[in-house]
Amino acid sequence: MAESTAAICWFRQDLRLSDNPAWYHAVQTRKVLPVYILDDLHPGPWAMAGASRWWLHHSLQSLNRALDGQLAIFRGSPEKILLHLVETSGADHVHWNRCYEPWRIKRDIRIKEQLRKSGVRVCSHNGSLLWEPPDINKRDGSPYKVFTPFYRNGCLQAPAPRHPLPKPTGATIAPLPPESLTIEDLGLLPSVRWDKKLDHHWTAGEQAALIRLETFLQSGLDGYKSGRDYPSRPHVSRLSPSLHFGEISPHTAWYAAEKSRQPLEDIECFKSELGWREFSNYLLYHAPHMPDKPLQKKFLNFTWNEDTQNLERWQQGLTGYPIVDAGMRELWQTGYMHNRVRMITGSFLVKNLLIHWTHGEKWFHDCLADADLACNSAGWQWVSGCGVDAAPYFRIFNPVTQGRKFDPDGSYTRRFVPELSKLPDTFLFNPWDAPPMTLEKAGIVLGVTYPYPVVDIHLSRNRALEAYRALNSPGS
DNA sequence: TTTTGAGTTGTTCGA
DNA sequence: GTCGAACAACTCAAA
Repeated sequence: MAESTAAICWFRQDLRLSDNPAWYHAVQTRKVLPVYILDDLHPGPWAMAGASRWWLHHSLQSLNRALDGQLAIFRGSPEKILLHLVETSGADHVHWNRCYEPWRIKRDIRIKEQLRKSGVRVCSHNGSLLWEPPDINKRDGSPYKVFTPFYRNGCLQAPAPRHPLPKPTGATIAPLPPESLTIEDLGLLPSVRWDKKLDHHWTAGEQAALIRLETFLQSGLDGYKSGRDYPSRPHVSRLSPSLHFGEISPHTAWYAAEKSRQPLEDIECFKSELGWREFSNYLLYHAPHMPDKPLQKKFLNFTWNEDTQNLERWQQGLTGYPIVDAGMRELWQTGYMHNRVRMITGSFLVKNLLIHWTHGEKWFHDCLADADLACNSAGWQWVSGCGVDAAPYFRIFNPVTQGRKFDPDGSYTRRFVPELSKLPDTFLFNPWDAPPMTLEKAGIVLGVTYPYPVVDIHLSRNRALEAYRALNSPGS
């Protein structure tokens, strides 16, 4: 190892040391300066928000500990900071793992060019997708638009994802630059400490992610295929925030599931969910406007309801539909929402309230610890029916039916809507139908302790069907 | 080029 | 209570 040469490893959405191609290659031949730069010069609706910033704060702390406190921290323009660090450290290589959000792609191309001009070799790696978007195309070279062929014919027929790389041992870490900030300096935690509640639900960082994966493989994966639909059952991996921040790679999860001794159908189902993450990133790569514009043009003509009062009730979990309110409160309290309930609450906002899907997308983005531009926008386009491979317009979730079906003993709903906890199962999802005596016994006064429904479920369903139907017959 | 089969996650109604 | 059909038509993917 040449004494005088150094490499910079620029950590971004890959806050881990295991199976981290950039880190793995950076430490091979040189002493390495590990760097994180908070680039919040990109305001606008998709700037990193509350719960994500909380997660990032703790994840950086974890990474810094794993690096014996040697992680250099900066805030500002990565371009300027990296050029400065190259100069002061004498680094002749910069390594990073690729990101796929449109603004990051543009930025990274620019930075790569700048660094090259300064005589630095830039090595970018694939750290966060099983298959990178340009690698998956139809025979005619154009991108897929439907999940099933994308996954089956595109991904599964392509070369298999790489096996996870080991965590390198014996890395030589360059001294911490004196101008490095502390993680606290980044100001990721809110001044009003609402974030304390998240501590009860999550541990950020690589170690915690690996433990969560292991727990899932041992006690959640068996029965995943059917159990993943029930929000009170432990059959989801809860890896989404860790995958977003790269505390764990999808490769690690993929091969660990494959090696587990659990039923094949559950393993395949879990892998295909990782496939959906790939598909979302793929769609965003090919349609950079996906977060803001419907993929189906005809939806530009759709008339949405600009009802801010109902939007606020939805956000606060006060719609009067218990399963919807449970989901929205889970989101607010824990920075997470179970996948089944994301669909129910999403369908309710878009179809029953006829509120523009971007309002829901924005709220989720602000509240989710796993807020991911690709996954979030693809999900909202799917539930709204305006994506390319989307739910049919007549698929409108009934919050009463969904609650009874997927929270049959009501434990999820009672946990997050405790004011209904004494209501018997029969009326838990439709308290307005309960006899006065039943309500009284349960200590509920509708309109006082729990709201009446904000809309009638059948009327609003028919209104949505009509509005969506009209899109298909523009003449009428 | 044409044809054919298929497409994450639902609800309601009527037999 | 259970089951199948209707809810629409379109676009995509692949042969």
